[in-house]
Amino acid sequence: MEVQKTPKTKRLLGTWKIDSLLIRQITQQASWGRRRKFRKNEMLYEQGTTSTKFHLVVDGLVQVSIVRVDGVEVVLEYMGPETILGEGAAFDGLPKFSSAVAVEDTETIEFDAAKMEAVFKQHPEFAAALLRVTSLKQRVLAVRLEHLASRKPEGRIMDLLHRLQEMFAIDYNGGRLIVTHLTHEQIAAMTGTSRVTVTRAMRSLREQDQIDIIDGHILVKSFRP
Amino acid sequence: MEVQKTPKTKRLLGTWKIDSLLIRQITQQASWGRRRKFRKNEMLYEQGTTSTKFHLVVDGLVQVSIVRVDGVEVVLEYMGPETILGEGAAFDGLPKFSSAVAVEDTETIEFDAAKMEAVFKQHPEFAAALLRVTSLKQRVLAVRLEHLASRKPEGRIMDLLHRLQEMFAIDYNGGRLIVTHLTHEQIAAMTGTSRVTVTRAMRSLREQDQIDIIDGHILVKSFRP
DNA sequence: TATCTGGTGTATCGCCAGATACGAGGACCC
DNA sequence: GGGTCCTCGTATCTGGCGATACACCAGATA
Repeated sequence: MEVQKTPKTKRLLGTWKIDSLLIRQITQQASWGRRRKFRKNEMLYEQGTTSTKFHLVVDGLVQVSIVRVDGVEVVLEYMGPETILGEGAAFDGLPKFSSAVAVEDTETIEFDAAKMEAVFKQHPEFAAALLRVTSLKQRVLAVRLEHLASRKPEGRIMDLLHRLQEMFAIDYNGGRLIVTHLTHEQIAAMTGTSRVTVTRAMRSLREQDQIDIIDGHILVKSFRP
Repeated sequence: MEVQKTPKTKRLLGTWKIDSLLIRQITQQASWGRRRKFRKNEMLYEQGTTSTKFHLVVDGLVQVSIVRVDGVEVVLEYMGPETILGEGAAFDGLPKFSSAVAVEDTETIEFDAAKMEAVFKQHPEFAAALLRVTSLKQRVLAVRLEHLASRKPEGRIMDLLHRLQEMFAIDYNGGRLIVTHLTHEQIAAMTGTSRVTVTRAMRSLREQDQIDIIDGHILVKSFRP
């Protein structure tokens, strides 16, 4: 059996994805939004501010994170193309609970939640699509919470890897190779652990034969249910 | 200044609340749903099953929890009257990520997400109301995650207390007295800590003058922002 | 009154994650 | 070539949380 070539890119592509059909339904309503461009390091919105705007990322990469009172930054997601962000606080009308910063030059379509009722009337399927998006986010948050409630860093990290593996991986020699690249530091910020602990946990997971490292990319070995 | 009487009830009323206006909007569409009754300990839905049904609690109390693979039960919320549950998995169509059990005899209105598009067409404000609900849940989950990412139990517990204090508290002598009652065991299950740690943390918080215990109820002392 | 039960306060012990520090290897720049 | 920065590996030490066990108390039951 021929072994596939390892992917060339070591770029971080994102940690979130929505199925394309759903995105297409939303993109169809692009005329209700407005095209926007953000330079690298520019903020899309800031924690604590209030705004009914939300974004559909067309191109680029955005980091969504919460800064805790003690100064520690908890990264929620890296949102790549075909993702929606900011809709949470846009619809409940309360201050943004997270900040969004463009990690690269980014292009989005900006919608205004306050004007959506008119769209819903004409396109109820748009409302349904948005509900699916918020529901999916709810699910991912709940699952992350489930694992964060555990004090074992290995579990927290495997949880993240499994999600990435479902979204951004290609089949590869008895496992799934995660194409998108995260540093240990970034994994730590997403799992609420320290950088050193991530390194330790990764070694332990490798020894347990749960994962492998191929040319800098993480291979999640397929496992028995 | 007269001191108010301490509340008589030590019952658990719930850990979640939605503003009444929003609930009224949803209740108005009750004709699209169907009345259901559940006995104590009966399940509304079970983790892993698929269903497009979701519930508006009219009366009673429901525990929503996730059972982790290692067998530990993580309690997400206790949902009392005027709350909505199950809408996450109902709208994204994937298996329920949590289980819901009636802690008392409970009455709900059951809606079917699959039939909602028709309602949205006639009542776009219903779609907006549901989006507000899912957005609020997203927010609460994100904030809980923010605190769970910390390894310090005190922070996790204060986070929960602050939420309860906002939802279920009365002003009382320079603080807010939480009316709803949680045992240390329940707090532990909601914060991903152990029962002993909750007791320890509560003592520490009392010594730091952040909280107080009045007749078995927790008083969250008002603090400087 | 005696008993039982569930909630709470605490002590002891072991382990493990965080903090900190340092070194090795790459990538990039000049 | 030499410098700088970033990432990853690893060692040491320490604090604190989980596990476990037990005691105390209040309310319920009889």
